[in-house]
Amino acid sequence: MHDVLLRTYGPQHWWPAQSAFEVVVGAYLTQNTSWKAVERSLDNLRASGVLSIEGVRVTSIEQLRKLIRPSGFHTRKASALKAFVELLDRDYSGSLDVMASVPIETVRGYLLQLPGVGPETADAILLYALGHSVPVADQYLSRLAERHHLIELPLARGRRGYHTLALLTQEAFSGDVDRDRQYLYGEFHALTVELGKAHCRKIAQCKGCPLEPDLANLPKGGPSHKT
DNA sequence: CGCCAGGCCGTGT
DNA sequence: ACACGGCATGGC
Repeated sequence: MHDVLLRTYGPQHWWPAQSAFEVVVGAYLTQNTSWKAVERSLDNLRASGVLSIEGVRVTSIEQLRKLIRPSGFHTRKASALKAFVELLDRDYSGSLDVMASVPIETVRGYLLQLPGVGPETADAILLYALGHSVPVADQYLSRLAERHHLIELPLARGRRGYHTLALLTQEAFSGDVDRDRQYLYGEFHALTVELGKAHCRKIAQCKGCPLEPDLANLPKGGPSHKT
C-alpha cells in the first residue's frame, strides 16, 4: 500500500510544520478538524507570536481560545495546549529536546494522561515532534484495513482497534530493512491521509482509487459500512 | 442546507 | 470493553 500510494502521490515530507512545537499544536488542533481550518488557526497564532512554547506559556487561555477558534473545539483545545506546556515545564525543563531524550514508553504514558490527548495525538507527537519510530493510526487507516480485510471487524474500532492497527503497521514495515522506519511511518500516515482526502467518500465504490486493483477482490456485495 | 473533518471524553450498557 | 452523544467551526 505504501509503495502504491507513494507512486501515486509522491513524497509527502510530513509533518507540515516549521518547528517541533508547531507539530504539537497542529496535532491538537487537527483533531476531528480539517487541516484547512487548522492552518488558519496556526496563522493566527503565528501572527500574534504565540506559536511557540513561550508564546503559549504567557498567553491567557481566553486569548488562546480566540486565536484557535477557526479549528473548532476551542474551549477544550486551548486548555489542552496549556496543559501540554505545563507538563513540559514541570517534567522536561520546558524543552521538547529534553522530552525527546526520555524513553518513549515513559513519555507516551505521560502524554496519554494529558487532557485532550488520545493514542493518535500522542503517537503523532512522538513520531513527528520527538523523532521516535512510532506508527500512527487513524480513521482512514481503519477504513482501509477493514476494506482490505487486513483485520477482523471487531478489532477495527475503539482503543483496542487503534493498537491493532498500529501493530499491523509495525509488522508490515518490519521486513523492510533498507529504508528508515521512522521515515516510513511518517510518510505512510501522510499518504493514507492524502488518500482519504482524495477518496474519502468515493472509496466505497473506489472509482479511480489507486488501490482499486486490490479492492476489486472484495467479496460480492462489497463493503456495506459507511465511509 | 446538511454533512463531515488527520479525535477525545464522559456516561451508559 | 464498546456504543453513543457532545464538543465548535468552517469548507464543500
